[in-house]
Amino acid sequence: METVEKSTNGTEFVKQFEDYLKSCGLRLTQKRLDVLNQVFDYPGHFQTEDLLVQMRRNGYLVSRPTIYRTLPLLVQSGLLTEFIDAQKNTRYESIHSLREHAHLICLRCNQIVEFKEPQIDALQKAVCEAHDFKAVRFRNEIIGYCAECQAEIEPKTSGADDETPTA
Amino acid sequence: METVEKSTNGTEFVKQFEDYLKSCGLRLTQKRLDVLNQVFDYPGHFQTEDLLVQMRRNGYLVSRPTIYRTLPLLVQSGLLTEFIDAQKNTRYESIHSLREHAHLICLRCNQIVEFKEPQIDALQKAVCEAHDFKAVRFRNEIIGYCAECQAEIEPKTSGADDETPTA
DNA sequence: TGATAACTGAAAAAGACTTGCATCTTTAAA
DNA sequence: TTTAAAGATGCAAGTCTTTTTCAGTTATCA
Repeated sequence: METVEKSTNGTEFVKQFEDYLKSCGLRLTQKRLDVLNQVFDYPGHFQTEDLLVQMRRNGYLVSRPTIYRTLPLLVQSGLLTEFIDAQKNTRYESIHSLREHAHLICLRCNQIVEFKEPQIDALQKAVCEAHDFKAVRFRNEIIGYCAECQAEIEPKTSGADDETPTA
Repeated sequence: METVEKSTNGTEFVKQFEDYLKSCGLRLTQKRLDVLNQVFDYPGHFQTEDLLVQMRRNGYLVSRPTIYRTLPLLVQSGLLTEFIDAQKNTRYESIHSLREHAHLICLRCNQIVEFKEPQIDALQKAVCEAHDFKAVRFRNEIIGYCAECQAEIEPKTSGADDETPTA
């Protein structure tokens, strides 16, 4: 039995998670709390495996399947954001960082830069309304090369590298 | 040796693909042409496996690895668009349908609706410029429930209800 | 023509999840 | 408080998509 000291205990997040679980007839177990905890403790984006490593390092005993089973619950409960990176890996990020934002993902150094563009959010919402579509989440990613990497691959050959989709 | 009659032969697309390949020191082989051909022949979105099936059915002998190796080349050459659906499957679509568009993906019926929002495109480009980021492709997906499915799950509880379109 | 760089497919491997199942826990009823 | 039922968990095994290895084939060019 871990004694969880820092983290989310007693916060609105726990409440939100519990409410969601209850509404599904599921229970708020210690393991699930541990995962919630460590998710919010994680600095920035993470992949499932990253979280597993961090949890092991911090002394939590949670199996891989349990983490894999819990993260989607957190996503559904609205506490976690999920997105897919350029390598098709699922990445997560707890909502306490930013409510809605998108990502610039560098194909070369894998750096992920966040950006927020309220106008895009607004337009996406408008699209949903126009289609009578009820959004659960948005994916807005731009994949390409960051400034540094562009510089390093500068001496490119012919026009083949000028990819930027044209409007 | 197949006699390819309909398709892309001799079109600008072949030219574009060839140019790209050349710029990388690669060759425009018959297999690659076959793939290009069938990609443009495919109605709508497809997954790698779908294309393989279609090609086999149409009498093309191309191995899975070759298809897996060729599709990214087509994406890089700008002839194919790649995106990830709600189940994390990679889907493709040849550019002859729409230059730039995004997707509304229904979690329940898996229906994919396309939409085009030039303003979003413009904003994304602006973001790229602001970050000195060179985009290769954009992902713009809204995941949720289409109008029909919303109606069918109407008796909403606490939003917790139905989920996971069983794989 | 021959050397070199590419290409291809079969088989095996890798990687990221998922599932079956037996074993614990929790919940709520008796 | 005892228990049955519903859930939760971990291990091991399985799936599934995609990639790599490698040996044989083909195209290109000096």
